[in-house]
Amino acid sequence: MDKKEKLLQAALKLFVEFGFHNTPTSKIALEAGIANGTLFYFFPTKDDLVKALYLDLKSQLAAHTAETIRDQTDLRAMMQGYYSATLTWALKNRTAFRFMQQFNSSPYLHQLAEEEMQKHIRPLLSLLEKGMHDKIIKQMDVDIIFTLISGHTFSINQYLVAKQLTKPEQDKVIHDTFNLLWDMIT
Amino acid sequence: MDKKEKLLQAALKLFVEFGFHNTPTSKIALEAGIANGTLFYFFPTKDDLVKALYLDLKSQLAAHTAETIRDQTDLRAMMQGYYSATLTWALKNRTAFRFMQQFNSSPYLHQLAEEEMQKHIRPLLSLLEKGMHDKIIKQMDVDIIFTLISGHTFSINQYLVAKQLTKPEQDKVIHDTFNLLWDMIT
DNA sequence: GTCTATACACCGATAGAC
DNA sequence: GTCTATCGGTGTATAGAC
Repeated sequence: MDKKEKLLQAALKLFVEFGFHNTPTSKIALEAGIANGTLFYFFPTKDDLVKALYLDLKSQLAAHTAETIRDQTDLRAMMQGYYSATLTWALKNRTAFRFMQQFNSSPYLHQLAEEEMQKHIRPLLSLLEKGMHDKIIKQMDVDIIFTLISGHTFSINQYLVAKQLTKPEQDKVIHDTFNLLWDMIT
Repeated sequence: MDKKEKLLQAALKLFVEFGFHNTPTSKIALEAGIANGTLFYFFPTKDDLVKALYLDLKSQLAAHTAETIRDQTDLRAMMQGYYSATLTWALKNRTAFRFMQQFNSSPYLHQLAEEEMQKHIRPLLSLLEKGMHDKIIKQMDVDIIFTLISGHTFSINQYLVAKQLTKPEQDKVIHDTFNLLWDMIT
């Protein structure tokens, strides 16, 4: 693993534990086993590091969901793939998901270009539009449907993280709550 | 308005714009029209100010929802009251709601006593348990139902804030999405 | 590319007068 | 209670050697 990767990993761990602030760059470098000044060779400012980390994790998640639904053609199966892929990724990468939440509701978010924000949600939006056109999904503003799905996913993740469930129990929750969601939007 | 109130208000405004960090106490005092040192007379530390602000806003919201559903007896009407009261409060107090989101997904949250966290959600939880006992609400873990309601409310707020809707349009969205929610949990 | 050493600005908190 | 003045600690970022 190269030093850049090490820095991102160290930053993630510390940011989630202490917050963006209360995490000096010196601690990040220390945790990564890298000299203080070297951090600024890879990331010109601390803000750049924070944003790079966010974008990196977002790409990882997107890659994982895309991979999961690759072979699906049916809309319901695709949506379910999206849903469970997101949740299993979130469970496997809890600190990553927590960091993304934290970032999402911070003023940092507005520092990112609109384009970079849209890039990863575009596929899901297209899926919804198609489903609506085919009269499978309720005829509502597609943004409402989208926001409902996000909120649902987000909150079930909170639940799964809070409870200590076995893998089969987790799968059952994911399965059952997807049905609730699907019934709501169709 | 007393100085303490002025400080809370100034802090709210600046925290939402710049984040907890990137908002020095000096700026807060300046915005409140109060001397730097005086801030520490009211709040021993900056953290105390942050936490006090959160608790204060949470109480305001709770008071508003409680007031709204006071005369309701029917479960559905009470739930709808809760839902729309929360959303209208959030729309009227956007910065307040944004701050609470920010706080909720920050490490600060863990510094608050469990008791203080539970205090305001207890009434809603009781309502749900009663509804489940009366077989109105689906027989699931009550925490799932609760988290679903929170997530739903949260995400519809995001939607309402993002879109620029007229009051009647807002009311329609709130009405329609409550029906979706209610159908999902009953 | 990576390190050490350090500049220097900034901020939370205190002291003490009124 | 409120102000002014200030200190000590800390953190981002740079300089410069290797």
